[in-house]
Amino acid sequence: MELSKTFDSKAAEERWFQLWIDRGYFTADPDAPGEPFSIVIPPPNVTGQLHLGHALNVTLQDVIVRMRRMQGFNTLWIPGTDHAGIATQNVVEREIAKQGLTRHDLGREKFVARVWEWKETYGGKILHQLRRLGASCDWSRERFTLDPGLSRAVARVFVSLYREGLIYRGHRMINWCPRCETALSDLEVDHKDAKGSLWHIRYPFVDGSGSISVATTRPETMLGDTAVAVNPDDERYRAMVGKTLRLPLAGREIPLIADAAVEREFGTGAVKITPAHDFNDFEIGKRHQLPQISVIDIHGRMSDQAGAAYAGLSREEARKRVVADLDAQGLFEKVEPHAHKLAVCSRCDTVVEPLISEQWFMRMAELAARAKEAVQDGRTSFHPKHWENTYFAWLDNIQDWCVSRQLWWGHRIPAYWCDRCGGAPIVAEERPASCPNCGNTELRQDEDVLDTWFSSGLWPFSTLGWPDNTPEMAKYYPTTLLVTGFDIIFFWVARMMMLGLKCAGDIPFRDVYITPLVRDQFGKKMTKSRGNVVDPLEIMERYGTDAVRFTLAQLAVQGRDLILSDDRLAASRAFANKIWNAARFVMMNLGDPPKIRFPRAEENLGLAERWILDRLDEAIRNVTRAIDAYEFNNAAMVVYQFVWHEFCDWYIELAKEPLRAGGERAAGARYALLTCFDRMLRILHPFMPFISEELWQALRPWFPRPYMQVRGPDSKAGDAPTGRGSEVIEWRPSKFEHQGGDDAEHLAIAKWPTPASAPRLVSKEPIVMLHFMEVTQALNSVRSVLELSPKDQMTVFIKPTPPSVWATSKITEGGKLTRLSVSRIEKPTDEQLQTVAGSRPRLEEEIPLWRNYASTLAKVRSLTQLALESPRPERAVAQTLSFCELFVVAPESFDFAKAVRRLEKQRDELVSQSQSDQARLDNPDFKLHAPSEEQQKIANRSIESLMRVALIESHIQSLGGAEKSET
RNA sequence: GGACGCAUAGCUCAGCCCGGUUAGAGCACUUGCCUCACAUGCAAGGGGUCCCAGGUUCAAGUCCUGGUGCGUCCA
Repeated sequence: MELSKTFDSKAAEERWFQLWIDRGYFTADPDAPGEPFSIVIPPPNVTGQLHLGHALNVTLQDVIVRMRRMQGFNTLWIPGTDHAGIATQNVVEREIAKQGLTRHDLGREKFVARVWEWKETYGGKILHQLRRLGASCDWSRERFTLDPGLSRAVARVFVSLYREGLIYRGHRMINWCPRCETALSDLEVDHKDAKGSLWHIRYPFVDGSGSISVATTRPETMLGDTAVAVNPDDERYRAMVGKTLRLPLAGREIPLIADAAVEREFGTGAVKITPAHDFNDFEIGKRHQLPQISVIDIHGRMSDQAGAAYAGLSREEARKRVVADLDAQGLFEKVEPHAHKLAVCSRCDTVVEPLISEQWFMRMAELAARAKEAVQDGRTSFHPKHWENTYFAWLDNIQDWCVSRQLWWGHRIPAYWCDRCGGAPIVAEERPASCPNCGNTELRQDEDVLDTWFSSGLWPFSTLGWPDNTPEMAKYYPTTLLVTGFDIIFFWVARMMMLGLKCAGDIPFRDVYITPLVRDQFGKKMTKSRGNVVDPLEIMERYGTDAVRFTLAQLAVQGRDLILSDDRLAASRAFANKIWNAARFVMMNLGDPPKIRFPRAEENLGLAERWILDRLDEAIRNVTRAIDAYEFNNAAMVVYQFVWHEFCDWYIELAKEPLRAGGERAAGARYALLTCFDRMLRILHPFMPFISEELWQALRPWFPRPYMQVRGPDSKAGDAPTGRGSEVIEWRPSKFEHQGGDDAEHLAIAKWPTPASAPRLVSKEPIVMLHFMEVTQALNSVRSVLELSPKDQMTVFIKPTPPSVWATSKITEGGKLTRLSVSRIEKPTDEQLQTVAGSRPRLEEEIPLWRNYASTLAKVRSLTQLALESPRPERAVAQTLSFCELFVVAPESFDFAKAVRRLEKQRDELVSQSQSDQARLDNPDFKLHAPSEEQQKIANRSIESLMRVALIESHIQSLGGAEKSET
């Protein structure tokens, strides 16, 4: 049995995802056992296309959901989409505009039907794209914010908040988008830097006593002015306050008032007050009981109140006309360039117009206070924690939320008006049969729909069937985790917190993980206008989905931007290839799959086998801990390091020797290879679900199965096999099969591994293993210096380093330390001895343990131990380690000058190290304050480097001699 | 205007919360290898005044203060 030479990612992706779905592995069952782990997907816009933000978000959710599922949690991950009011309506409006139609041509009913049609055809495309990413959502529970159930939740919340007085109707100033023709919440307005102008206009006093100059960025609004204001402390104007001005062009008389909100430094210090078209002026107007004159209408055109000369003009046209007319009357003073912020619609970039309008509002103060509390007392926590500041800052400065939108696509407000008696609206979940006041049956439902975020705010519980007491609500609410971007902490996270606490009676989620923002390779935000958007589907096509997922997880550093580059993706693809080939090696060496497979006891395993199994356990511990802590990058690195740099680099190489040797040692190696690979694939699975499943299935015929049905004289179903005379006839299906059973049919539901309770390497074995690795690396390094080909076998001598202490003396020139001289102390004190000898194994004990491994890995022909006092062997290049010295016999042609340069470099590094150590040790304060372990450590290290310096020094000298004798 | 974040190898970033190895990774670069899992690879290397200036400390990339530069959010 052999795997193909390369991994076909596309085939694996198609094969396994469909199978997982068909088997219902991701389908949640609230009645099943297991601690709940629930998560709701941030619902993408139904019009949306998959972008990297989604890909990252979904990958991270999938990583943790898959691990929790394997750990036996009762997992639920709900997918779905958001109806996205303005965005979707805009899409369909553009669509019908191609036929020259507007939504008004169609009428509300037909237009909404048209949007639904569009939604059924193209909407939810993004969910199919999420499937391609491998998202292990419970796809049978897909939800849409306009679904009947979710709509019922919306109506229920609206009605009950209205009855409590938390939702009210108000006549207030709101942000209005003249293009979308709807009100917007504060959050839907962006503030852009703009190069505008500051116009200075003269307003004459009615009494003919001259004029006052006002500065404005919006001259066209002067038609709606009802006052001019100055700061009460402004000496320049104090005497004039209370006088009356004649408003140019309009001819109205308006007062000059004083208000502390006026900045003296702005323009002339006198500002025109237009209470109907400016948020500040609205407030000032209220304080001074000024009339509100709306001169701009909902289409962004000048209204009749602006006067016959201007009515019907656009805001831009009106501005030009007003300035020209003022100029003609000699009232226009000057215009200067002025940088200011322009408020624009976050959807369409149109300049928003502050308008006074009748809208529905949600009272926020109380809800916000409770939402804040829940995070302060830790019922909900943010990861990384610093995002809590952002959350608090917004809640602290919260304004009431304008929830009505003048759109057609969305949840229509459940309020009904009686035009006959004109009374207060009737707010009810169902259309009332008649007006309770006058009995009129011709009730008119409010035209407006709710802000999209109103329904999104209910998402964590409306998707679970709220307001009904469903088993899902009981089992899975509050949800465990929310994974989202920081850009919607206000829009969404905070509102879910407020509404969850208010409506569902508890926090919506315990943890909020804020993902980094995906940027391009130049660190720029990906936007359509920049044209730097990377299509995840395209890179999945090129690199394989597993590689894309792994890359995203690896880059998901806490609280930072995430920069995606082709190099990273290529590295992940190489990683997939590496794993694939490691599997090929394993399979080639396992022999035929056994007919009967029962667990092998971990007895008589070799040093290397026990080492790699220990390392694997460490990796399991670390990856589990990292995912638990939402440190996805660390988790991915742990898997990567283990697979590549421990399993492949070391263990596969180590296994080759026992595999060749055969017998019990080969059996041990096969056991370790198989066991490692099985568990490795399990911890890899959350990151790379497809390749891991593919390989796990390939290796499955070798895996031991703890439960199997056997036919034997006395056996009953479920008996462990005797291994003798039994014949497997069928697997006994484990009752845990779908909840992460160890003998699961597929990796997606296999059990998450747990490390052994104790390490397998005991006593000095870990050090022996470390020494072997150091020796191997040192020999490879020498091989490179000697310019030996990888095929050449080396003749190696090994010698212990002296287990004694060395005294040092400093040689200084001009007060500056130039080098250290080392000499041996013949009678060291006990303390001195202890600093060096430690608990190091004796060379003659440890060499037999790794001789064969080293011979294979470093291509050693012969390894001979030398006595401590032996001279350097003829023509040998030395390499000094902390515990031994290695000598490799050089070929005839070798130029020893190279070896000398290398030794000198090593010596210089050690000298500089020991100098800094010495400096610390010589500092009396160090001895006084530093912890004793630290002092011991530095002392040991210092003595060790000095010892090595002395040894290297002697080699340099003798090599120098060798060079001379040869020339 | 207010607030927050960042600055470490050529590039992209870990490490900093909780001070103590010779500061790491991936990619890129140099050299040698198609060694029977893998050239999407193997082996060996080069490369860092940890932004600047002070301070605290026996000890600072890590903690504190100020500065510079970049970025983001809110008004």
